[in-house]
Amino acid sequence: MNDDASPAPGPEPDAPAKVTSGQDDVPYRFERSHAVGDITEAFGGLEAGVETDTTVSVAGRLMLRRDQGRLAFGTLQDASGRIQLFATAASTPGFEQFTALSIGDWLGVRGAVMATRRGELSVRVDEWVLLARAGRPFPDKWHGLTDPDTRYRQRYVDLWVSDDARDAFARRSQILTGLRRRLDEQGFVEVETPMLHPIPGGAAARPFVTHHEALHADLYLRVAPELYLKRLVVGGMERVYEIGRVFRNEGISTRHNPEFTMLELYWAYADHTDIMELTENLVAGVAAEVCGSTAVVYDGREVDLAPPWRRATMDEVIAEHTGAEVSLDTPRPELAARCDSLGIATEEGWGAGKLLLEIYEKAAEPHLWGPVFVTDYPAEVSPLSRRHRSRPGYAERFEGIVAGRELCNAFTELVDPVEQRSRFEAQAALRAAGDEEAMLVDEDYLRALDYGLPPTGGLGIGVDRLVMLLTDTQAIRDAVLFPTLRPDPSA
RNA sequence: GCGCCUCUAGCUCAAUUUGGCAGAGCAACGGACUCUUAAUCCGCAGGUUCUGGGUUCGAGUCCCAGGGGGCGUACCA
Repeated sequence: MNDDASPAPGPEPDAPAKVTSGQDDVPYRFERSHAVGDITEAFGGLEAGVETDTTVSVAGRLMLRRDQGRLAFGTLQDASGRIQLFATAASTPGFEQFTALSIGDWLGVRGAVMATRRGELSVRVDEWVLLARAGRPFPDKWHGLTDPDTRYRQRYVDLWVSDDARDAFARRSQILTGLRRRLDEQGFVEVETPMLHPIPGGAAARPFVTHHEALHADLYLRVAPELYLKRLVVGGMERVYEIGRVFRNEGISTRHNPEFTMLELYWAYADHTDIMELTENLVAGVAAEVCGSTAVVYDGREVDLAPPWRRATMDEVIAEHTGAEVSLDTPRPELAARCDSLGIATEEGWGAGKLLLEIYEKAAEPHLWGPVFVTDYPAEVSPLSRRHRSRPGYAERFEGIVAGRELCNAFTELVDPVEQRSRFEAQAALRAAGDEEAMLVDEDYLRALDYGLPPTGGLGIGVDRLVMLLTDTQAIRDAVLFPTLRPDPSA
C-alpha cells in the first residue's frame, strides 16, 4: 500500500461528528464458515419455526434492521446474497448494542440456521462482532441511489445498494472468463504487450501523451495493441490474443469511455472468413453461457446471436437502406453528389473510399440491427488490412453490427511491407494535412513485416460493448466500474 | 467542442399562472414493542436550496457568469 503517503490523514472535515472513534478497534480477521448463498442454497426449504443444529459463521453488511422490542431482525448481505439475522434479548449477547447498529455496519455473526415462524430463513445471532463501522449514512433503503454522478463517483456505495450494478459486474467477469477460456481452448495464447508506445498505431485515434523522465522521451498510451500482436505472429506465435485497456483521447458518451477494454486476436494461416466464424461462435458461446441463450434482449428488442450471422457487403447494405447503387466504381463526383443529397458533409480531399464509407456510416449503419457482418470496406480507409483478393479497391475487412452497434472490426491482415509502407505514408500525409487521428510510419513494424508475416486474420472486439450487450445496459458507464469523469472539484 | 435539460436535508423527492416564513418519507437521534420483511407507533432534530454576482420591499423560484451531472450532436470502439 501507500507507505510513503505523507501527512497522517486527519479527521475528515465533513465526517459526521458522531463518528469519533475511527475504525481501528475491530478484529483483524474473522473466520467465516459459509457464504450467505451457501446457506440459502442448503437450507432453502427449511420449514417455518424449525431451528437446526447447524451452526454457521457469516459476515457481511447490515442492510436493514427491524427492531421488535426484545427481539430484532436484520438483513445481512455479503457478496453471495442476503439472509435474515434473528436476535433476541434472551439469546443474543450484547443485544442492546446489536439493536444500536447502524445500517451499513459490517458484522461477523455466529449462530444456528433456523426459520422464523413466518418461514424466513435466518441465522440466529448467538455471537456477533462488529467488523467495520459505517460512519456515513447509507442511501435510502428503498429508493437507493439514483443520482448518476454519485453512483459512478462512489461506486462502493452503488454496489451495495444496487442489485443491477452488482449483477452487471458479476456478469462482466463471467464474460471475460468465458472469452479467455474459449480462446485458450482453441490454442490461442494470451499475451501482454506495451501500453506505452513510442509511436501510436494500430487504429485511427488521437492518443494520450505522457512523458518518461529518464528516457527524456514522450510516450503515448496505446490506442490499440495491433501492431505489437502482429509482431508476435512474425515471431512465431501463431495464435495470440490480448485483452486489455486501450486509451483514446476522444469524446465521452454513452458508448465511449476514454479507456476501454479491447480483445484483439491474430490467427496465422487464417483469413477474414475464418475470423467471421470464430467471432460468431465466440460471441454466441459466451452469450449462451452467461445469459442462458443466444437470443438476448437488448433495449427491449431481441437479437439472436446464434451462428451463422448474415454476411453483406457494404455496397449491398447501402443499396438496401438508401436505394443507392454505388460502389468504388462509381465516379467520385457522383459519390459526392450522393453525399450531398443524403445531407452528409464532405471534404475536398476525400477519396471515393472515404465517401463510400461516409454514406455507409451515416445513411445505412444506423438502420442495422444485426447480427450482421458488413464486409468489403474500401482499402483507402483500411490502412492495415489486405487488399480484397477479387475486388479491386476494396479490403478484406468487416465489422460486426450487433444490436445496432459496432461490436468488432476485423480483417485479413496486410502482410506486404512495401504496400504497408505506402499505406502508412498515405496516412502520414493525411496527418500532415491536419488529421490528428491518422497513423504514423512505424519503421520497426515495417521491418517486422519484412521478416515475413504469414497470412493472418485479425479481430478486435470492444469488450465493454459486448458487456453492454449481454447485460442489457444502455450506457458504457454501467459496464465499467469506474468510468472516466471530470475530476471532482470538491475532492 | 456545440445545443438542450438538470442541481433543494445523508438518500429519494415536494415547495401554485416570474416571487411571500424551505417541507415530506427514509436514514440519524430519544422512546414503545417477542416473528418482522421498506416492520409499525410516539417524539426530536436536521439546510451556504451547487457557487458568485444582479433585479426586487422580498429569490429555491427571475437574469448574468462559473462549476458538476444527464441527454443529443461531432469524433470514434
